[in-house]
Amino acid sequence: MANRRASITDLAKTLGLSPSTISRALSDHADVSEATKARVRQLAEEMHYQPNQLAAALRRGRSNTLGVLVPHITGHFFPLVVNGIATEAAKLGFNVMICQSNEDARQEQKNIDLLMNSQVEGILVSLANTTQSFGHFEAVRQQNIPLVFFDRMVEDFEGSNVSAVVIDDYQGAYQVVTHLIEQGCTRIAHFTGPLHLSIHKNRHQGYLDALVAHGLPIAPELTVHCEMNQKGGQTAMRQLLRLPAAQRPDGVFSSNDLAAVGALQAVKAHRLRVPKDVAIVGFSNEVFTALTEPMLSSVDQRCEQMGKTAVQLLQKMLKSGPNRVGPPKPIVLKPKLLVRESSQRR
Amino acid sequence: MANRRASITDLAKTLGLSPSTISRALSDHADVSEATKARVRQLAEEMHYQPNQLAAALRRGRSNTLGVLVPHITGHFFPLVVNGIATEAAKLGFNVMICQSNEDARQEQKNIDLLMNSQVEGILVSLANTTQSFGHFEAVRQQNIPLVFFDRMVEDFEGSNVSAVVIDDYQGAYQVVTHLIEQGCTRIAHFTGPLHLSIHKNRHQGYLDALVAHGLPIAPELTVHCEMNQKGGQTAMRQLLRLPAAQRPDGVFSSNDLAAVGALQAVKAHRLRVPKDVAIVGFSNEVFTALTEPMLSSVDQRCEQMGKTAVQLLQKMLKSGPNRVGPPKPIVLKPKLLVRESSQRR
DNA sequence: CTGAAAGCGCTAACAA
DNA sequence: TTGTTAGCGCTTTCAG
Repeated sequence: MANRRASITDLAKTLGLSPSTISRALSDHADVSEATKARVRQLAEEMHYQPNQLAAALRRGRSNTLGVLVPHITGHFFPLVVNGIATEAAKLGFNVMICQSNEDARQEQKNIDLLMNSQVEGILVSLANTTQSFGHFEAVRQQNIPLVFFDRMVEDFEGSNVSAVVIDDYQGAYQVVTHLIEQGCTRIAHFTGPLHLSIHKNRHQGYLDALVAHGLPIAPELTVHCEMNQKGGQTAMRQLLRLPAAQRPDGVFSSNDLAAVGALQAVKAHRLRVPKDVAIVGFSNEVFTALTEPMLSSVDQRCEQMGKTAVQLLQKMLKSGPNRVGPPKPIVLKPKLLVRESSQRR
Repeated sequence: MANRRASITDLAKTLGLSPSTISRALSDHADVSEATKARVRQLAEEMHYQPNQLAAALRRGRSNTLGVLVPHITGHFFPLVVNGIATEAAKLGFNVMICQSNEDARQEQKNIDLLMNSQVEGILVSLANTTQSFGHFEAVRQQNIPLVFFDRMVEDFEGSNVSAVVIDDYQGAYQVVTHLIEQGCTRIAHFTGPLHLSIHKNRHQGYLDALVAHGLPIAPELTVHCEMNQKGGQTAMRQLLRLPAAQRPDGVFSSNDLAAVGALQAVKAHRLRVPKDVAIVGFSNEVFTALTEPMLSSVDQRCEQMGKTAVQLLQKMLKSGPNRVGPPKPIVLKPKLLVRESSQRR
């Protein structure tokens, strides 16, 4: 009943061989005769032998495992990134250990420790938004464990073994606004969340710069700070629709998709048409953007690509060893504008 | 540069103590003087000591880790369940190792092996839908590693150390239909996917039984097999709306939310009102159900609860040891009907 | 081609 | 209260 697992020693005894031979046979070492390998493999099968990775990792000093730490594992974005990470890691022969910080700096700390204790060979992390100090990454740096930030990074983190991959929010916003202008919009509103968050700050800047680049004026009343959810979008849109006709926007770029849906609903409730009277574009390419009527244009953040790139980066660092000094230059992914019905005017 | 991690032995040497004392001090063993503990802890801090869990686990024969295997880590359902699992596991002091099978039986096999090799103390798994044979669980059973299936289980898996937690799809469907009847619907249609999948089979049966229980006739033309996505729902609904007025449904229960959205759109396109002319209810409580107009009623599957329950079950098995024989009686969670606008008639 | 022996870092008898 | 010792299961020199 208390079925102890078969070990190499067990196999060795049963076959009258030494543990070393068994070990070599199982890892298909060239120095072992085919005959022996065959016997070993067969017995291993029969005895349901399972190698003990803990022991192997301890002995080798390499765990073959990567650690992943995300703020949460629900929602739209992170599961996709994690999927990209897991897929690429598997391809490269790594196992993956996934933790979530629940957006809490304390837990982030704990999880980093956990990953280190688990002897991961590298860590991929997206910061909790409450994280203000970075002491818990000190140990990672000290021990020279490769660290890749993705999406949310420490801006001024110095280290020879640190890297990052982020999405170019500015560029995404710039593309959106350029697109809206090409569709004939001349008064483009922007819904934004708190500007101390870099995603909103960068998207807002992209919005402003694109307007300027195309010779359009910047109308302060068209930048609306609102709750970035459906209700907030509705409220913000209603407010804009109350403006005198000449000041009313004919295009909306929302910093996220939920608020864009709210805007869409408000416009429809106002008996105006989307995209004819008001064109709307969101950000993130959430699942539901394909379900609205009209379907919502949005910006795809290439989540899987981000995960994949992050792992490749880590792999490179693992291979080449530490060699850089100073803060990392993050790899910046170009987002992809997806034009759907809500902003397509011809 | 090649910073080896500080070990217990290192601490011992530095302090002129034995490794065992260090070990005990670090784990706050009662037999160590407070003075010593303080010294040890301080040095550990200074040297950035990180315990090597691999070594500890190897020595103790307990890894303190649970394995989780899901078909995929994207979408709506599984991330929430995994979240429930991770949260509860953390509460009970377990680490969690998460794998995905990508709905592929081969990968499932590999992942099970991986988890076993990693010496997990228990495994939580939701089957890939291509899984037909269960040989890869043989090893798990052999070694008496507690196994908990969630959501998708092996119906006739016998074992003293196996358990399961599932959602009562039948009950959920029954609730939906009863609700629709209470709202005054008398001709209720059902959109279903392939009936060889138990989720659809059970929901369909719940639909039929609820009709019978309330004395309503079963109209075969009202069970529509369709692609369970938005397009499929639209097509199915249009087809139903072409029926002669007397045969047309005044209520729709869709086996998932996507098709329900499609139905909603088709009804609106037909200039009929929801819920007045046709009431609609979906299944799964996807995020977007709260974004439609009117908001879509649906059935919440208590994903987090499922994860939590699964872990608790595992914990119980771990504590009590194997004691049952024969196939497990799964724990069945009651789903929760969420009545929103699309089916609320007063 | 195979075996003997050492040791990865930690814990837990047992001894002092 | 602390130290000694042995060993978890595996890999890897080094010697046959």
